[in-house]
Amino acid sequence: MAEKVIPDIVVARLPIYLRTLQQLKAEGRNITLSQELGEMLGISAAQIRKDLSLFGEFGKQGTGYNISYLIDRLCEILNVGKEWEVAVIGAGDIGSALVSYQGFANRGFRVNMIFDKNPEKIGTKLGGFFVKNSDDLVETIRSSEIKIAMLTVPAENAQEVAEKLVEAGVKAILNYAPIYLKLPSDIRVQYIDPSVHLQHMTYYL
Amino acid sequence: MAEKVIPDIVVARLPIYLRTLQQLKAEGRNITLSQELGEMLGISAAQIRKDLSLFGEFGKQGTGYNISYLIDRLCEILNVGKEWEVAVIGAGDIGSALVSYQGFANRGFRVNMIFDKNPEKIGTKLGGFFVKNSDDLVETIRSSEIKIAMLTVPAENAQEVAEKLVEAGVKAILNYAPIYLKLPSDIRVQYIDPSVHLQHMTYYL
DNA sequence: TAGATTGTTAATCGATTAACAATC
DNA sequence: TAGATTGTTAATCGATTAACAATC
Repeated sequence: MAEKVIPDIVVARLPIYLRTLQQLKAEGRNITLSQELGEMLGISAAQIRKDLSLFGEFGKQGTGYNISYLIDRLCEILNVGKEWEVAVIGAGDIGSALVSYQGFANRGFRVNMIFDKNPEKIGTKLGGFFVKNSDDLVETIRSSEIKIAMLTVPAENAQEVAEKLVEAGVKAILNYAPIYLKLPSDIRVQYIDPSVHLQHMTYYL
Repeated sequence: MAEKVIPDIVVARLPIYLRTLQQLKAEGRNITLSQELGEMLGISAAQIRKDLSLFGEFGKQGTGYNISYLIDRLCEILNVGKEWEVAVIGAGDIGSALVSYQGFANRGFRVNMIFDKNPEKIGTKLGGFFVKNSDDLVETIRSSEIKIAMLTVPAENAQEVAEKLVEAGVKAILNYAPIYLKLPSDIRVQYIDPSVHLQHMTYYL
């Protein structure tokens, strides 16, 4: 049987659904409706039902969706049942914020180490971790379980460091450097560039 | 004559084109081709030409695009010819990183003030700014030129603070709080949630 | 059963691509 | 002029929506 291919744009919405369901659960709720979720997210109820139906039948006609059950299913689908260990590359302001960031708790991630190439930063303590030497990046990450990295080095070095991450076995990179990374097609990359997001909005102002 | 409506997904790509052109310019280049841009960005040349053609004829057949000229046109289109003053709300780790962030330079933005509600933080200095009291947010921003804010408060307070920003005349919000904001339809919002971006990738791992 | 909401179909809507005429 | 690349068209591809049958 051919595996159903899920559009990437649907995959992109699942974490939003999950986050919202966890929020409802934290409020003590047990059941929600596609309509309620839609209103909480500015998305049509039809789209939410269609997205979820690509993965299975998670709701009950006439009743809605059991929140805890749907959370469990989405965690399975997104592979966040366990916690992924994550490396931060670059111990600047963004890197520092990420090692201390509380928002990874219960979302499937835990920062595990941080690297920098600046000798003045190597060995200093940041958010509970000693900053490691970038020269040891490949070796250290390769001998760890880490498959995910967050890249916060300057744009000039980002491509080079990204290639070292791939060499070390990293499969997913959250890239804060303002540059497109050319990497093998099996490596996933997501981009965060505040200026790009802001310029997207100033178009309309 | 009816104004042509530009798809939002096209608008989203323009800042990426602009960033890449500025990179080429910094390397001393004068001319580029849709094909080259496409290769630098993992986007088809046809799409780049089509996107740009929605706004005018910026290239020259047989030659390509003049980089400086195209940069100027994109800055005009995206309204980043002048520098926008931006407020940061929340003086936690992310807010701190944003006030010191070097990546706004030459991209059309300058952080101008930062707010927090914690009395221990109010009045302390952060990245060259004294942290202001959130209680004064509406008044202070309303009497400024600020139309853009970056929101880095906890999810529980984000909706409430966002409404105060709207009251103060803010028209665009870059939201780092992990929650969807329900705001009037003329207010633009962009979302940055590292956990969401990471979960988007773990689906494929 | 009656009422309600999901799951799913088919139609609509929108975005991307390939191909080539226009033109520098 | 010959060669090259843009701008643009039309076809293809993909995503969203409305509507309703299925079913709890």
